Amino acid sequence: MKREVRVRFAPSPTGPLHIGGVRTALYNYLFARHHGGKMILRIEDTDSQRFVEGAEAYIIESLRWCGIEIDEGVGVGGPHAPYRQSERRDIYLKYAKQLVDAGWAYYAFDTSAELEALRHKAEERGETFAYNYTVRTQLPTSLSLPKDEVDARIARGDVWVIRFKMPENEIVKMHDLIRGDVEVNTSTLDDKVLYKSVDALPTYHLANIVDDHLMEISHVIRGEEWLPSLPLHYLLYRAFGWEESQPEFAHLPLLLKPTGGGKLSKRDGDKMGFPVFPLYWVSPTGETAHGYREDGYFPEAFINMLALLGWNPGTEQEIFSMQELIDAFSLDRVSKSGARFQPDKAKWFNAQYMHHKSDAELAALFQPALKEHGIEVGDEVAGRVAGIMKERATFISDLWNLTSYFFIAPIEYEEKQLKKYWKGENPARLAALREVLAGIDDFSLENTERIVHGWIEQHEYPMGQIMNSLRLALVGAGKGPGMYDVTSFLGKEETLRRIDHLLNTVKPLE
RNA sequence: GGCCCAUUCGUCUAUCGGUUAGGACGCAAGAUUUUCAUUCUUGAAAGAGCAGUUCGAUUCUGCUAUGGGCUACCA
Repeated sequence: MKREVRVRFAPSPTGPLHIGGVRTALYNYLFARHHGGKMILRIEDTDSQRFVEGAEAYIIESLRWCGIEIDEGVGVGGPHAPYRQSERRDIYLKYAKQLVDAGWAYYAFDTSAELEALRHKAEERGETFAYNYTVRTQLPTSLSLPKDEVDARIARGDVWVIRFKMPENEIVKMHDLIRGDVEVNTSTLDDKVLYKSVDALPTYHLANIVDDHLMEISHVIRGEEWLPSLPLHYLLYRAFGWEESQPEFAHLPLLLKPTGGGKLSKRDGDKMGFPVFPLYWVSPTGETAHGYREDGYFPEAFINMLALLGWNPGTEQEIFSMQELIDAFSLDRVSKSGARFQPDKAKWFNAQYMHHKSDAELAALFQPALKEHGIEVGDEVAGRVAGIMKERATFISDLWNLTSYFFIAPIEYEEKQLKKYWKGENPARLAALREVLAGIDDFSLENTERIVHGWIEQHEYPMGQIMNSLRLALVGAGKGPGMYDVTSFLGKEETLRRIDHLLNTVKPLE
């Protein structure tokens, strides 16, 4: 029997979600949708020390912007609510005790300061301290202390933790959907803390396994940094007797820095001039970081780029809508090695999406920039202009520089264009062209082109010289689309006015 | 240090023992063009090294090297 696919994205609200986290969420989402399953958002806020105000809201907004929909979880609710671990704290102690009773875990009374000292001493001897089978009976634990002593310590409120009693010298055989079979000897592992009395909260490992079980998670898709703790998680499922319903695991390769070594970290963005976050972020202490959204990326482009970083469809298709990604996605086409994040490719994807936007879509996105420059036009006009120039733009914010001359007549003329074309016969010929244009009634692109080209050919004028002096008059610079795009947009009156302005205000060179 | 994972053009990647090792980004050249772009064409560019298995290894195995992750009462 195939069980229902239920996956979760389980971030910790310790700061803004970075793009590695977004990709993990995306792959979970694609997998869930591909299999007609559920996508769950669980907030793992079991570290009270590192909690950051606003991080959770940021995560939710990021997913929303990306088009990653949550079926169940924080913000939407569901049958396993609450989905915030801090609100589930009452659940975990019971399970931790269950493990102690079953002999899979024990109380430990040493303080973190004492452990720090032990670690230090071991280091001085050139050894590494590990809290495992070799030391647990020598330290103050429920394994070394008499039962009444243990009870007394707990009763009087001593600080304690519950640690997992890692078996000695056992091979744990695991399976990963991306990496295949992995084996580890438990003697190399240590006794992880599962629960701490100080804040009455579980650690990641316990909370994670308990919640995944309770929430009936079928597949755990997470970053590769979790692979080392997979044996612990396997053992926990065994200790609880939940092996039958244990989820399958898939560990995603990490996202690496564009240059140098290491995995992509939260500080890389502003240092290297590209965002590592989906959205603009302001920390409670006032630090800010760039975001893809505010930097002008389309969510579809951002998602498309991210999807292909570590996964490929096995075909040469590169542009994917979310639905196409859902249809094509499979875990066995996720690569095993880390992917270096490349800012240039992100830009390329954005340009591709820009080129495929309809005039209506562009109009809506372009209007704010127009208003900012005091241009009040209808969507039809805004869309038409944007549509003419979109091929040259990567971002919506490029559009204004590319199109301003449609709306504002040039006052000054670009030096280079002036020197090159505002000389010799050109001014006189532009004056002649003005009269030709003045005689045209139908100022449509096609008709104007037909008549003007006819006139140029008839007189055997050099096309480049004529057209560029016209460009100088209408655009003021050596840029822009075909001249008839400009004339038909401006209309006869404005076209003539701009020609007159050049003729009347700028003396020909030479 | 220990444990684990990985290793194809600069980057992202295809190849599921036999290929002129393919595509994309970026880069270069050329073409197109009324400008700037776009677009098109072409080019340079890769199997970490060494053994082994095999008729034959980029592909399988081992070792080495390199990269990365983990090694917290953080996730």
